[in-house]
Amino acid sequence: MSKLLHNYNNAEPQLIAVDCIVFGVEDNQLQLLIFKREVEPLAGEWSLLGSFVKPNEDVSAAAKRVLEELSDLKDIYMEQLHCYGNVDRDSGGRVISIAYWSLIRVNQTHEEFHAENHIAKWVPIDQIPKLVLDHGKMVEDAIEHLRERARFHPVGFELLPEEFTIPQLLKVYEAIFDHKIDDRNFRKKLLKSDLLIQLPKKDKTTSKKGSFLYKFNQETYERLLQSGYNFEF
Amino acid sequence: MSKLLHNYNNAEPQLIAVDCIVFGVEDNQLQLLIFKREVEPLAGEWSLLGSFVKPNEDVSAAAKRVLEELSDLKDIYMEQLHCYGNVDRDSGGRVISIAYWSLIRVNQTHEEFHAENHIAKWVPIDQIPKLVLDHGKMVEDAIEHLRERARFHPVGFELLPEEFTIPQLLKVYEAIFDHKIDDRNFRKKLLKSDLLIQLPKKDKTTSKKGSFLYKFNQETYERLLQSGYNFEF
DNA sequence: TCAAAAGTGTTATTACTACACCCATGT
DNA sequence: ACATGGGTGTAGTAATAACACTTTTGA
Repeated sequence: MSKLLHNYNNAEPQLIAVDCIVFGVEDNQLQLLIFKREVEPLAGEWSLLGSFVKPNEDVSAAAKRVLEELSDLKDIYMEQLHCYGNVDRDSGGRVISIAYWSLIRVNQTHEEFHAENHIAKWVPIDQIPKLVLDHGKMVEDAIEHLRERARFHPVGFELLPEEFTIPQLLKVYEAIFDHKIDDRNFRKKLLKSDLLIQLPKKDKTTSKKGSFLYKFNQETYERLLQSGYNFEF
Repeated sequence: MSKLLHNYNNAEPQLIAVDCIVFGVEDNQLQLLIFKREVEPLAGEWSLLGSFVKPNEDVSAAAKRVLEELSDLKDIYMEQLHCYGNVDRDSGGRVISIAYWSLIRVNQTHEEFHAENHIAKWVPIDQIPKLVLDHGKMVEDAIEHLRERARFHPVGFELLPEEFTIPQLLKVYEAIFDHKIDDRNFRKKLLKSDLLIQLPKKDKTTSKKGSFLYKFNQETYERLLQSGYNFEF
């Protein structure tokens, strides 16, 4: 039915790809997952991981497929970033790319990432090498978007295991916003917000005293969403 | 070069469209520009205005083309909203659509909108009729995005002529956020922010006393952007 | 006992909310 | 003179920012 609405007669089909920007936190730093082809051609070139969208596949499903082929992680936080559609963005021909970004809990399981014919590597976001095509621009946009989003949405929690300590969370937010955060004010605001549920156990891996484990309070969050809670610290 | 990176062999081209969500403020209400086909088939169905993306055309250029074909407005505020890519979103076949949203200064010139074979019409956003395909969902998303964006970016000014009064601006923000705003607090915050430059003249079209005309201070805005100025009222 | 990380309170400043009356002018 | 919309100030409350010491415990 929409053929005439859109004037199908003049339409020419084009190649559509997805590219995934994957963030994680390791060594108290915000890191990006990048890939280097091991085999010719393009051996040695760094890029994001992507794929063409199949004719019978939702665009978002293509992005999920790329991530799932990468590791066996489930329930990955993933969002569409932007459609990159300049004619000359891909030197190999006209390819429109829909970029997705995701957050991965690196510390939790420390799984291996394996992409066929690619070496996967985490790099701190201030040490990203030159990437192919417009992937550098995509990453730049994704970082900006992540920071913007983190101001009003609890993305910090997506980068940590389900049970985490306040010092861990603090370091995640320091990594995202790239500045030191006053830890007394951080605690005060968080604890007052009722966004954390304290668990009756401690994590002693990073200190002798040990620090309390918490989990995220989804109900409180949904309440705060309405009122525009500010996650900046 | 990217042919092998992306594995071009398995790739099949697909149809790509753009659809435009156009907002304006009229009668102190946030309004949406929608279109009804006058001729068969699909006569009487309301929709957004869209077009297919040409092979030698940037996606953003396609969106601009759609807007420019609509009226002779220049320098329209336009942003990409989202890529809608579900397989079955278009009942006429697989079409991936990139939605763009824009803000138009309606009051200023009150120009006519003319789309070939379509009747253009402004409708208040709480009275939008059923739209074809997933256009209703696009509009929903665009409204949410506009409100989100308006909290930290001066989108209110995009909906008014270059010279405007504080009462006008207040009404625009009331329309966007859909609630009454205290006018003393609104003025106080705006005037303190240095975002407005007062002009040595008054607009007397709406009152006998007349109210001062202002223009937007771009320099102040760019300074405030860094520090995360909050445009909520 | 000491090193290393966890945890705790107060004060000053700034932003936000609520609220009611006078002003200027054209008719 | 009066009706209409434009303009102004204050006080209470809430959020934010700056800042230094004590606690716990494994080695």
